[in-house]
Amino acid sequence: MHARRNPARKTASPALPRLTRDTYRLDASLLAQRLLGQQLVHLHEGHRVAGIIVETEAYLGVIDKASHAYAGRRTRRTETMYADGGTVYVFLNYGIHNMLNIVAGVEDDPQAVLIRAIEPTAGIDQMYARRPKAKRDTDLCSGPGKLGAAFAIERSHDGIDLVRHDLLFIEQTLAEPLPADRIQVSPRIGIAYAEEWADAPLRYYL
DNA sequence: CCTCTGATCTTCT
DNA sequence: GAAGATCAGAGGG
Repeated sequence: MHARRNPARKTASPALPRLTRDTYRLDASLLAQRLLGQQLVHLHEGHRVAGIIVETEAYLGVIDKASHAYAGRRTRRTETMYADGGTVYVFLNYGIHNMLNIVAGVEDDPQAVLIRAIEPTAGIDQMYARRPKAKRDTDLCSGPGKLGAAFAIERSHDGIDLVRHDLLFIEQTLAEPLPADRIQVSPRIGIAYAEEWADAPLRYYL
């Protein structure tokens, strides 16, 4: 029988603090920037899978034509966007990809941040097992669909609370928020249909 | 390097 | 019925 190890003890360093509710309740554009450089962790099937968030996009909610919650659309799919900041919003895109989002802002203000890319730090073998097409480490999580697969994110994760959940959370790896001059900004990807919102500078990356 | 296209399926109109 | 907050592979420069 394989030894039963506590995944949290696999690293030599002490456990990092998690991001707090106050941070998640920031507006999506601020949260999207604050998440850069922090570490997403998923304890899954006895393994610790983790990586540094390096690319995000903000979806501003009811005013944003690119947002699922534009004009207050509240459907079965978008319901979790109306939850409190720090809630996970997962949706299936193109019938294939599970997209990981973090709800931003307060309850009933349906903003969200899409996690678009991550730099793997732990559980690399597990990631390759779930992404057989990947040829090098940089292929593992270099896109929202890829990172969803690599981190074993499924729609069953929709609605969980990152502040309290045992297995899925974000560790605060930066003592201070990144200075603005370290963050790159561009329009969001794949939302050409969003008219005047298509060019809004709401994609952030390192 | 680039552009183009098929895959795949849930959700909402 | 149609449309996606995408990916990977093919083909051409």
